[in-house]
Amino acid sequence: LTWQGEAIGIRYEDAGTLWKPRVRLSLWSRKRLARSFVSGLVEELLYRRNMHLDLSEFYRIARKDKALAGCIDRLPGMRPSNRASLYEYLMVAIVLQNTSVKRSVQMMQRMFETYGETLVFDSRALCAFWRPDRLDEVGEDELRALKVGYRAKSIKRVSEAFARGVVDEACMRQVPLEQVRRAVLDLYGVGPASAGYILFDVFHGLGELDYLPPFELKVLSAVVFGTEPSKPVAPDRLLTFFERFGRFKMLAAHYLWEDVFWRRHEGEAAWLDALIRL
DNA sequence: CGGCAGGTGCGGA
DNA sequence: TCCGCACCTGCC
Repeated sequence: LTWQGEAIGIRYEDAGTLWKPRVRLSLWSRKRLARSFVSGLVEELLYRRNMHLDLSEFYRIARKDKALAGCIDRLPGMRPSNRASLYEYLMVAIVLQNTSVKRSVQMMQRMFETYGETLVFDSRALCAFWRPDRLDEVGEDELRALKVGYRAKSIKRVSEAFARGVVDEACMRQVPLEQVRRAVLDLYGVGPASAGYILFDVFHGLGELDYLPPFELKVLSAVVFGTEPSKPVAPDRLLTFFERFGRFKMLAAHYLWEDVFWRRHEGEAAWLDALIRL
């Protein structure tokens, strides 16, 4: 992670129990870190990882639904957790657009290799993001050579906006979500799908669900209504279903989503494989 | 080898 | 506001 221009290696360890959760944090850095730097970083991580989120109200509402109750039992305490800054998340969101997971991974990999910074710590090597101004100065054709396709234009334009300092993430956390939505939609290459992810993952808008892209529709329709993955219900029908979770609409969808992917990981829900095309 | 994939901007109705 | 269309690339 890059925080205030410093590249930091981070290890999280489970150091508690379900009822007394604790996370032990280890940090690696080139320079000795000031106490104030570390406390600022910890505060940021607490925010990004949604550590302060109290799920009890959501659980009270969601337990009324049988499918959600099952998810809560299997994933108690689970919360949306984001590791990226707004800028970094935007880079991922753009790379995910209108393509397969496999290609998104390739695009991200090539951008990390070319512009990222590899950090070796804790006996592993991980890549940190580049700074926005680094991509602001490269040509669109140079980016296209990394096989990102027409997304090169969005990557450049978003990087330019951040390099010019016209987007202030800290400030956006303080304003109403509708204002944040308009601000991110103003960025070139951000549409309803990307804005939805950002409002939920980056700005913790737990009720942000008013658009379902094709892949999400197929998976959630199968989970909620038991449809064939290739024959999902109409988006509006699914959106209506989630209305019952009120200000936790997207969190409910997130629970169903994480649960089915976790079950796939455990060898169940094999029908997902055909959809994913890794 | 055309169609399509975890969308979006744009022009025109 | 809504709709149709083009768009990089790689795999089926």
